[in-house]
Amino acid sequence: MPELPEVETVRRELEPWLTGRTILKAERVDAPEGSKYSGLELASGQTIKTVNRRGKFLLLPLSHGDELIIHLGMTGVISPKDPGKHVRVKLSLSEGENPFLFFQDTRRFGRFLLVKAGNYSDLPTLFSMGPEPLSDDFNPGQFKAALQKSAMPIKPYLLSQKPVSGVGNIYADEALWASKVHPLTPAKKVAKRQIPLLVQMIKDVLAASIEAQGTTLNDYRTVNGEVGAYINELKAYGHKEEPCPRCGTAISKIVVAGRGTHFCPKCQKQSS
DNA sequence: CGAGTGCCCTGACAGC
DNA sequence: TGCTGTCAGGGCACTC
Repeated sequence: MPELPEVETVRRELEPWLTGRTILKAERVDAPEGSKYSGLELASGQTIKTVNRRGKFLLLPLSHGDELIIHLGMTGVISPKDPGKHVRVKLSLSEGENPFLFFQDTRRFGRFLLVKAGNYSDLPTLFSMGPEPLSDDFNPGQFKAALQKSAMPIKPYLLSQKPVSGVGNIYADEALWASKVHPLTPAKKVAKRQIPLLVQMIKDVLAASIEAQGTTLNDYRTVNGEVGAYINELKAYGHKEEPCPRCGTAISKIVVAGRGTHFCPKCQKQSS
């Protein structure tokens, strides 16, 4: 499932490919008209200025004042080759290498739409998104203030994208494991001494995963069709009933706010 | 307005 | 073999 490291990996491949290319034609393929693809056709004739990323969203400012927004959802894959099945969007590009871009999205959770540049009012999560985790804007002082605002358990609060952007289910479990914070700890009750550690572990886990081109469980692929190798580095996620790498206790799996949640019941004590 | 719930969607897989 | 049921979850509409 694409989270920040996966989306950043894709962004790094898209940037040299798409920057300066003109979209000759933008079309929906096997995708209904609707808010997930709104205004897409209006990208036709516009030139891609660059490829940015905010949280899990790809942002492509265009020459005529619009911005193409791509979210990979759960199963979104961008490729220069026609994957044959579940293609939702096809872009035809101006002359150069790889003249077509295919957006494949098996489960249709993704988006590929156009807005006025910088106008994210129709995308509430992007609109009120927390700081980029790998920037200096995400630091213990800022994070402490953000945690004070919520009594939600820390895990779903991280998934809300509000205290920090880009963290999804896998990396939330990994960062909480690494910093020994129980996923059900109310955000405002995370121990003060653990806050700088949690900040650092979020940064470390995401940076290490970018190095490995992300985590492939099933569907995620890089633009070049490669899998993400970070799956081999996961300590808690997907390791139900296996020994905790730190203390040997069996990893627990519970459901928190509808999401599978893995943690070590011995290492990760709930603050009170 | 913050918080909680359920929905979208399809493929993989378990069980019979 | 083939059917049915369950699970996976990011973002958002909806509710209180």
